[in-house]
Amino acid sequence: MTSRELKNDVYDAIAGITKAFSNPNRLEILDLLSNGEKSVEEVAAQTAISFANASQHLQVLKSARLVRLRKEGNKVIYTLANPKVLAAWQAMKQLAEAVEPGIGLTLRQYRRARQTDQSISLSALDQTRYLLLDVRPAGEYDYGHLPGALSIPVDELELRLTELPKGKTIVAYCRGAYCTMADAAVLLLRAKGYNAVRLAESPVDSASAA
Amino acid sequence: MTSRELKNDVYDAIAGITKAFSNPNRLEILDLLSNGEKSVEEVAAQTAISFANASQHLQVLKSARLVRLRKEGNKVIYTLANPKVLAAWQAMKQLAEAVEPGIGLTLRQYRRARQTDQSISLSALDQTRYLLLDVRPAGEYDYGHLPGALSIPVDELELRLTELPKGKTIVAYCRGAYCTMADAAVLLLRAKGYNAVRLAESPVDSASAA
DNA sequence: CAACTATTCAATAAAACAATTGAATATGCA
DNA sequence: TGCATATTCAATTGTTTTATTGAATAGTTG
Repeated sequence: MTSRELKNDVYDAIAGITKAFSNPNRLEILDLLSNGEKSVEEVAAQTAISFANASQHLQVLKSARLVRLRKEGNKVIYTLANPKVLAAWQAMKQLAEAVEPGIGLTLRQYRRARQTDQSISLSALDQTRYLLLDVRPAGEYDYGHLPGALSIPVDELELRLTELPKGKTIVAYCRGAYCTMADAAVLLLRAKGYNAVRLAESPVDSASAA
Repeated sequence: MTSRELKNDVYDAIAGITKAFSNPNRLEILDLLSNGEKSVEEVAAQTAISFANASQHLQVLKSARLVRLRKEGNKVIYTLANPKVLAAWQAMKQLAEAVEPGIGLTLRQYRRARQTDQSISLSALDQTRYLLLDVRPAGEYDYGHLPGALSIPVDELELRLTELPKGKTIVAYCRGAYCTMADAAVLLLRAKGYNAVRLAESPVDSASAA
């Protein structure tokens, strides 16, 4: 094997992996799976991707070995295959936000319009004054959550308000900066008379050790 | 803007960046630029990419804002735009090597065939017994090199053997694991009667702080 | 200003990718 | 066994990406 053949082989192989990251739908799927394993149906339901197309994208991720699958009954459950997938995906997000300021602008604009742009950092959280609330689906909370967080999925929030202490500010978090469940939760809570803000971080941020 | 519109905008924008990583030629260009700025001509010469095609790929990288350009005379010099580019690219390489064992196998096979698979780590380097040799082009050495390294580009090595101390083992390094200049140097040095091995690391490894 | 060098641009053709549709398969349950 | 559910497969179409070629442009040098 010549030096050129070596390089071609190696860069082709790496591009085989990076190509799996080159589609916006697959990136959204990676963000979903970062929060917990999901069936094809769940992936399709939580994104704007059709069922068959979601299956195709998951297969692309699978042949790049970024995800693994497990059969459970007649369902197929997909999981991230390796913590390095998360690490690489986060590095890409950080790079993208650094070189493309439009991303941050879009996010801020969305939140300013809803007055959910205020957020509080985990390090500033004082348990006596704040309640940390995980508004993701229960399965994602079970898969991994921030210490001390209470789980009430945003869909159930209105019916379960009694579980919240009246005196504290509610600090809601969800799947991360591109997820709007915490925004929805904050808006609902404020409409019901609570003080509520978003959390600056998300559980995925802390799960990225290689 | 709806939640779905927000997500579409954000993931589309990120995919705009990740797409720039999805071509093997561009990955090789990123590895080249990680070692120092280069003109289009240099990029084309050091890869198997035609001149016009190299220019096109550099423009793709530029519109993704991964590289910057500077005009110097009638040359156009390209540089990595941001240290996060390096960080993301390294995360991708690490991921690819983790999920695709064929990459490591190919590299080991190439080096075993040449008996250059032996390498020594920077931390094990003792100055009294080893000489650290940077065999990359001089411009790349100037751009950044490991402390204490001597610069002799592999092309000039045969003519400059007198600069090497006879008693020490020569530890050669180049652009990284996918670069074969250090292998070539080790082979040449051994043929000339020196003890020589590759260094396990490369300068790029240490330059990846965000 | 003419010749030269370095680069970009534009047009093309082949290949790869993406989303849709409907059929096929596999598993579970009545 | 038959029906329902969950998923994959296969075929199709439109779009995007890629490498090649040759022309056009910009800066340099004599």
